[in-house]
Amino acid sequence: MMPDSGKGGRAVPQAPAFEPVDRAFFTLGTLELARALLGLVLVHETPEGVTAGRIVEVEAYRGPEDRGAHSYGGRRTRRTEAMFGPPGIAYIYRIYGLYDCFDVVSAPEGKPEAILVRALEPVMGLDLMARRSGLGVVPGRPCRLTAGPGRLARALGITLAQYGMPLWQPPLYLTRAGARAVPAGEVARGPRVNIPYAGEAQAYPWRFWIRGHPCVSRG
DNA sequence: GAGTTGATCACT
DNA sequence: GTGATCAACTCT
Repeated sequence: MMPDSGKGGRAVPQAPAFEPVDRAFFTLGTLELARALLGLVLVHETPEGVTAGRIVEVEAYRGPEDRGAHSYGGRRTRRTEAMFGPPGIAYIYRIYGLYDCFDVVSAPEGKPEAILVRALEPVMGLDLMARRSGLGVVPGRPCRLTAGPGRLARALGITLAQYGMPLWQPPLYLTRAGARAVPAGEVARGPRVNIPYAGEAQAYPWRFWIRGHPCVSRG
């Protein structure tokens, strides 16, 4: 599982458009990592072009004890397999038969925790985002492209094809380039969205967002 | 408030 | 194998 990513014999490693975060970044622990993701930029490089957005809203899902998590009760299936993998890979799932949602796996291998990225502020490739979203032009409110987990995946061209990919190297990765540090006072925290079946877990304050940011999907 | 379809689960 | 139920959402 440990790609020896150094100079090795990898074919034509095209230089990334931005410098990715270090792999060690993903070992912070789920809640710490969730906060730390705010303000970072998610980049996807594809043959069609580069799209990127600043993370403004996330939710943490924490393994066997969390009734809101797909991995509740330790459920390990083909769909949830990536959640059990090493921190820093992508967990992607299809929801309602329509939309793909993107998560960052956030706990040591074997511990199924992940962070759902719920909203971005578009920073690069807005035309391409609009095209992917079926819009002719970039809307007056660009947040419309990336406010909501299904929307941002669509805008960045993230699908199940990226399932399990490492997020510390191209084509899909996080970077601090162009990221703005988010002061602690701007980080808001509250219950997660749309998990009515989760019992008590519904109330856990594991949603983090940048207070007042226009691209946050709610509130 | 309806749509849409893969995953999952309880059954043969 | 089959069929029923459900879902970390989006748009009207």
